[in-house]
Amino acid sequence: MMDLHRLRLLREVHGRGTVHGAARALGYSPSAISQQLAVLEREAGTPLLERIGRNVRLTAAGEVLVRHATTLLDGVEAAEAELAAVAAGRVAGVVRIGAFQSAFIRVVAPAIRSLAAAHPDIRVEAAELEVEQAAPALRLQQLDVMVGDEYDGQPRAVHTDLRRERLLREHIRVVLPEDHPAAAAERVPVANLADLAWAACQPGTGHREMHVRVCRELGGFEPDLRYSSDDFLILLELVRTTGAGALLPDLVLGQGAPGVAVRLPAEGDVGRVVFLLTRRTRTPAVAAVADALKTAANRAVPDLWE
Amino acid sequence: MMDLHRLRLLREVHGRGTVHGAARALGYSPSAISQQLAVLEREAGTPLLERIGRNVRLTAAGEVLVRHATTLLDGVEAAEAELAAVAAGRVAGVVRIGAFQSAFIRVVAPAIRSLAAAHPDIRVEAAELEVEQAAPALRLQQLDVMVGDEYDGQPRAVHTDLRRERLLREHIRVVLPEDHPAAAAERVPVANLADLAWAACQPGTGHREMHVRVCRELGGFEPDLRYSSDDFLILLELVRTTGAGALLPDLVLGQGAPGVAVRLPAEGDVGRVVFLLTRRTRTPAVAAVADALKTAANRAVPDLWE
DNA sequence: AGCATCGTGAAGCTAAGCTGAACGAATGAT
DNA sequence: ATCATTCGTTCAGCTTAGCTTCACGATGCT
Repeated sequence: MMDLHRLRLLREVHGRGTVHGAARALGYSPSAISQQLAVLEREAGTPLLERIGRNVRLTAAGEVLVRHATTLLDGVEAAEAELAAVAAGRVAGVVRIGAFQSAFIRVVAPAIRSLAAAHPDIRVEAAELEVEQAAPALRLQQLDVMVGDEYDGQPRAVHTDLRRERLLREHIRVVLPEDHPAAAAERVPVANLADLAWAACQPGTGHREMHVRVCRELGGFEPDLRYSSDDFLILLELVRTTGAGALLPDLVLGQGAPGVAVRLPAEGDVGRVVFLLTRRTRTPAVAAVADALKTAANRAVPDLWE
Repeated sequence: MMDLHRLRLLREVHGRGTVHGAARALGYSPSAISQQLAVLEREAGTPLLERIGRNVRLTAAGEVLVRHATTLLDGVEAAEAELAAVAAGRVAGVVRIGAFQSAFIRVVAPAIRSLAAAHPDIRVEAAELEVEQAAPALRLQQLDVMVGDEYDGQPRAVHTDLRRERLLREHIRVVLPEDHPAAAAERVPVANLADLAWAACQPGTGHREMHVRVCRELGGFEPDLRYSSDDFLILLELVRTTGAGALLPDLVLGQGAPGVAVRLPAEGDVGRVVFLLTRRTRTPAVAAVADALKTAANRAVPDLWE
């Protein structure tokens, strides 16, 4: 099996361009380097260096190997750093989080902030991502934590080798232009909104499906879905500017949405559950991130937590 | 520096749960394993194993280390595989491509197909991505090739440490409902389309900017931008179903778009350049992918290639 | 031409890393 | 309860990987 020490020598020779330079930098004699590289070439079964004048240069195979060498050596460094942190009793590691937009802003971002203070040795990487893409990525170790959502009555299938934990449940609100007549009341009968133009997510999404279901079951009409975007903030903007209505969860509305009226539907309660997904076996770092997400979720909608 | 060989022993012990088992599996005496693990613990500065009954189990630190060990050992395996392929005169490696939607379908997908035949040792990973996100990802080695676009008159800044190569130039077409009166002529005067509702990408995107510019400069009017989506296929669908118009590049239209009329603007020529971005130093594998993308781009719009 | 500097090979030494035997601890059978 | 078995660890001893030193031929600068 390939030896890391030899790879380190190869990398040094690549970086300095000369065997003597590498030897000086690493505190060896040039002969030692030369011998080790000869062994490496024998193992590789192909020349890695070529003499160019009185110096050496890497061959194509050498370049390939040195590229892998740097990633491997970086990996060793990361391993040592994490090990040192763990040995000192701290929780460490790299954790990759995926989340949909509104959870990203209201839950993940605050969680990252508090994690930076509580667990400085955890490196958090986060990306906006849809739930559908998450399961394979989780299983392939490309992702460690996914924050997903699920509307009442539209449960998502979860693979048994993944662990699911509920973060919060929020209410779906009717968002209307401020001057809409129905906005006068505290709770708005959905049935009164049959003539409204609506903004919702693209067809095929959970939100769109929820929207249609709410209009049918609570309002008894087929909604005029005129504007589509998967970006909730754009939907909100569409309400403000075009006079359309929207059905948006609390997380999107945050502390308050200026320029629009936010009401609860009069006929019933529709909600959305936000949950997190991890692999069954959690490293301490992943567990710490999951905890941070839970407390951040609590703070995001404290009045809605049941 | 941490030694891979010792890590391999640790992983084996973790997998089998017993020192003897690991020794048998690897062809060593139990004593050898025990001694090496003792050295590893001394290097780590913390216990990695704990005796549990007459067996051993990894401590938390041991788990951390074994997790890194597996990724490192996998990396070594990948290095050896690529090296073997390169030594045999073939081009190998992992290449990650990013591309925007239409290029993804018309250029990247065919290129992947031909690469699978020409260079079976190249593993291509591809993701839909916007150009703006590409530059940092390229520099961080998270991405190897990006396929981006640029509308005439709206050049994109490119960092000097990245290499840019032109793939193709395509024309922007006026896409109308089939029954629209202006669709009768071969070339459509944009000025005649002032009353049309339009579908375009979200504000802030290059496409949106191009759309407004074309209407102003060629047509002399301010467009009624009624529908927005960053998904070109949705824009096309909006034309088909809502009777709106759109300005779409050739790649989106592909071989032909049923149910809509595709025309050139009468007043002038507007185009979009599709290019690829890589780091300045290309590995052979990246070079091969770049070549494949170029030929695929040629085939995608042969009549438009200048 | 002369000299410094390069990479490499041979000889020799140190220590890393293996084996095998011996030992205490834990488990299961009798 | 007791004995045999199996576990992990330790110690002595040996092999060899990997280092240094020295020597040599090749290359480039002055």
